[in-house]
Amino acid sequence: MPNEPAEGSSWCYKKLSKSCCRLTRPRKAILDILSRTGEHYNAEQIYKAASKLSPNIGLATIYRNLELLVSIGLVWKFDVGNNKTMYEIAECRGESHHHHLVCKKCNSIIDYSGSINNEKDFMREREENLSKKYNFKIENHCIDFFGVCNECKK
Amino acid sequence: MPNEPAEGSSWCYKKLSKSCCRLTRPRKAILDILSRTGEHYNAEQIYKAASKLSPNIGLATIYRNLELLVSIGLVWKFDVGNNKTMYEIAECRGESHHHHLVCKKCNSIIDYSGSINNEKDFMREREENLSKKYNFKIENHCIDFFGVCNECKK
DNA sequence: TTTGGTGCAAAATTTTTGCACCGCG
DNA sequence: CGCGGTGCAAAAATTTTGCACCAAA
Repeated sequence: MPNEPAEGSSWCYKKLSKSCCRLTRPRKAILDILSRTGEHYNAEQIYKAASKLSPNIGLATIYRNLELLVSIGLVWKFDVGNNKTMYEIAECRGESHHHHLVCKKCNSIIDYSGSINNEKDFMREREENLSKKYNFKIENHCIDFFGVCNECKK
Repeated sequence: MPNEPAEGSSWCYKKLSKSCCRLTRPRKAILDILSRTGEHYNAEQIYKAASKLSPNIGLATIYRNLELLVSIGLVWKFDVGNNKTMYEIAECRGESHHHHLVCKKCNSIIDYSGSINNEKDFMREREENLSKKYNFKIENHCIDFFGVCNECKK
């Protein structure tokens, strides 16, 4: 079974078909890779990993599908300033991430759970305020902290 | 006087010389452009505007200097997912921005002041928490909200 | 069966690098 | 006047597009 779905990918499949998108081998591969750990990857990394699950897959297909998955809200796209577009699954075990500690020295990224303390409540209230003030429909947010990681401080 | 400094650029000049970087015509141009409005621009936009202040300037010089200015903390670099790296002045009139409402439809970006409500205090506390928890020296942060702007909702 | 989706290759975009020359401190 | 900085051009890296063929529903 070379393409066994990762735990938690199945609801993605459902959302995909709801959006009238076919569940193809490349899409399965991409979703499984991103769901497996909930971590962020760039297109090249996904391409390499996907090649194992879906041989002869093209890099263009990766880009096209990532864009698609982003547009239907299954995948989150971000960039922390080193010109590498990163992708991560929108929700992993009911928890959305998109909160990062980014090291300016080594470019490493630490995901931290947004549930810490009262951040969730704060952001929800914040979103309500801004929505009204700017007449803007807010669907998502990200928070990035930049600095120097433990390793690089040494 | 084809290269008159924008109001508020002068302290940038000082920081530049403190960092042992020469105050050259291209650097002046870049800082003045970014300081003028405090808005974000991509490299191409800065290049075009800078060409007026510093004729024959090269795009490579723009990139090299933006990278330099980012590294010494005068300029802030970010990307909101459309593969266009954006740059904005780190501080404008004592206020740092880096808080954006990003429209997924038209890619427009609204800067909003981070001083609204209690956001500043909240973020400061948040930074302290995370610094300790992850042993990470936090120097800066950004918050982006994604959704649909007023225009695109129509 | 019938579109939507794919792989491949070529093109477009964005960013970086090499190098001789210039000019700021 | 020496070295940091520049402009130019060429290269590298990343992303998008065109098109014939394939395969999910």
